[in-house]
Amino acid sequence: MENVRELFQVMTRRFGLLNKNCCQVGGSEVSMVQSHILYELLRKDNPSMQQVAENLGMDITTFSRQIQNLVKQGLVSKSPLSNDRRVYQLSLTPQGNYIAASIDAQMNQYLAEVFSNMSEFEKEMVIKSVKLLNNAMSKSTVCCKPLI
Amino acid sequence: MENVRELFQVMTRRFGLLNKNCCQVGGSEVSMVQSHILYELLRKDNPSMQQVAENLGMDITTFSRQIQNLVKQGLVSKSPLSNDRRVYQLSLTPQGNYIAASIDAQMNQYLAEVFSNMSEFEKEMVIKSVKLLNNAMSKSTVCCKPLI
DNA sequence: AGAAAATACTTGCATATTGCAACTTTTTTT
DNA sequence: AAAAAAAGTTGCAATATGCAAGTATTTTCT
Repeated sequence: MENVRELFQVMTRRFGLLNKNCCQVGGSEVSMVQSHILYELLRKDNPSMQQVAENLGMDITTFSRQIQNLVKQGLVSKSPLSNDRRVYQLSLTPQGNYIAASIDAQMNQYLAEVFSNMSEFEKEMVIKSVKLLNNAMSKSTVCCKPLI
Repeated sequence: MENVRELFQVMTRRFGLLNKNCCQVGGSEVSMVQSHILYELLRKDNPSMQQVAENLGMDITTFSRQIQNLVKQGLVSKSPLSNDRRVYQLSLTPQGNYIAASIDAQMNQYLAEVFSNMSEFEKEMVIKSVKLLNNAMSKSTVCCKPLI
């Protein structure tokens, strides 16, 4: 059998590079980590700090500081939950939303370009495979905790 | 159509977490970046600094320092090329080789566990898809330079 | 009700990582 | 023989990281 790890290692590295490309929108310069955070906030509805940090597999203290920066940059807003004032709800500001959406659009465009190098059939297969893989990894006992 | 980026983002994140798990072998603690470097050295035959740095998409100065650490830790050896003494050939020491091979084995074991959650047919499809994807990304004009 | 424990998040601190600019050394070009 | 190029290395300043210990709030336990 072929070396499976090799395949995945290369793929992951490539995808990492792809992601790196996406991190400058207009004037703003966004780090890779910040881009991941914005991505989460774009999809989740007013999550707490812990929820997002856990989803990203980040240490909560590092995350806390990253959020402080994003708030300072005017991309994220943080407001205490009225029920439980220990918890902060995170959301994107309009500017943060614009940037996150731009990055998302750019990534999708890049992916479309990648897929343009395959047939429609292959594309369907690849997408199906990634879904399968995500599903299988989520079931794994050994890997990928903290779970997404 | 489903959100393709979402799928890839999640997959990449999970694979990143998977990789993180692999970075302690026996007593030695190896960082993620170091593990990527060891991986390259395990496969390539006496590459130069630039070659590896480029393959990994790393800045050469950062790479230089990472190699210094690995040499200090006794995992990598660095010897000037006789033809051209500007160039250094990199290779794994026996201990470095042991660690790189251990990480590789562990990763392959993790992957096997992930694949155990699918049918043989699905597994074949997924592997084929990753190959396709790597191939398509290598053809892309927009992404993934420095090329691997 | 009131003390103790738990939870959510933040800060101190020490360490590691990063990348640009400028450097050394060696080789190639002119 | 001088100039340019190439391969690596350092200075430095900015940033990221994670553990331990902190604050503030809520829950649990008598």
